[in-house]
Amino acid sequence: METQATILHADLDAFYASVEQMLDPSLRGKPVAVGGGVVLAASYEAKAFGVHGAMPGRRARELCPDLIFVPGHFREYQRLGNAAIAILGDYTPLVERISIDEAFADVAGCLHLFGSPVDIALKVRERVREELGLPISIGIARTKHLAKIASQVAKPDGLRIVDPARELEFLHDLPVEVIWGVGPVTKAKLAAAGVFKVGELAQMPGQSVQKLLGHAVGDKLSALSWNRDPRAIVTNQRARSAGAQSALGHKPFEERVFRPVLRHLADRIASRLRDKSLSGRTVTARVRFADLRAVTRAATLPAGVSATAILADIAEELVRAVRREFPQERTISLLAISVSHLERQPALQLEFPLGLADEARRPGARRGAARWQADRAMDAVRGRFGWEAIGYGSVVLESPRAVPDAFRELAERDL
DNA sequence: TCTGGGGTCCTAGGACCC
DNA sequence: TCTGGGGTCCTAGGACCC
Repeated sequence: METQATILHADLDAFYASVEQMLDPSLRGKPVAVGGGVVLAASYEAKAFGVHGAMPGRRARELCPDLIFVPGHFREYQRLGNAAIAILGDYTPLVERISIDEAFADVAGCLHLFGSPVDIALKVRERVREELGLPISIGIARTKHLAKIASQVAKPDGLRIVDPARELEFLHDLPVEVIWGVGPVTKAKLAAAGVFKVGELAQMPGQSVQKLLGHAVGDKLSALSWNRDPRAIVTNQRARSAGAQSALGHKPFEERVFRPVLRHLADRIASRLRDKSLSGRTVTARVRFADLRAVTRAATLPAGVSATAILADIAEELVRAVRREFPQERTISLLAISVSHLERQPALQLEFPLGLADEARRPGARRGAARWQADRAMDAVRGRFGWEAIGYGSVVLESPRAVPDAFRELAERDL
């Protein structure tokens, strides 16, 4: 018996920009960009001029002089994204959300209740349009990967089903970059080998594909063409790491610059971890120099950390090591901290082993338990009065942040 | 005035153990 | 004393995604 096409991939179109056009009718049909210094999202009208996310605002204005910048309604994005995914959830419990505006759903178990997958997709599209005022595209296929490709093909504001008997036919003339995991670098490698379409890729011997792209991408491609693509929906993914970063423009690579920034980043990450009773054993610091080359340094500890001060100390030590290693680098453009190897935090932590070399233990440093309790007290104040109500004195940043905090929060994955 | 911020996964090499 | 192989953990860099 042939497997049916029951996997849906639903994807809100140009999500942030569409929300802005929904909220303010005078923006409809016009090129709109959310952001200012940098474009966070662009409407289809703006995309037609070549404007896209992560583009400097100045460049966007050059490409599209009539571009309308709006600051963004980030709380609305969260609410409307949740609402759209909830509509999918009205039809099946098997929903796998992969970002604020995108989710897979398997409707195999509810066809007797709601009709065919196409019936369900039509209903979802209609309801998202009626109830939320937003366009959403849906792809339907036998596997997640194919459904995802189908929704991309369906955009904007469309529906596309891939007949299981005609999958290769569907893929044949599509450009290779529709494949999940094929980005600019892989696309260029394939182009150099004379491969531009999925059909051409399918004709390449498996060995040459692996040699060119490595095992992971090679396996993915052969799974796709041999119809062994996984289709299981995973409803509750836990994050494997938590991080934060800050672009600095151009700043001297000096202690007085990086110390307060690292404390701020550590504060953000550690409070998120504590909120979920998590800690992490591996701390990674990343330093990007003026020319955008970046180096990372990591330390894995015998026990997890979730205290702000300890995380900040470790990150500082790693960044100092980078500075010692690259004495000729005088300017940095970005700092980042990431914590991985996440584990459940014991209810009461008596002491935090620092784990890094003894140099991390400065004379007079407070014990881990004391730091952790101070953090918990601060978390409680923030819970009542807001995040900005209290903080480490040294954490106050003099430079305005490039991106609103509300946007950063949107991007955070549930831990 | 060269590019945001939050993530995932893969690869390759080295240390270390059995 | 020399040699080999496999497994695991860790680090650094990089591609990719939204």
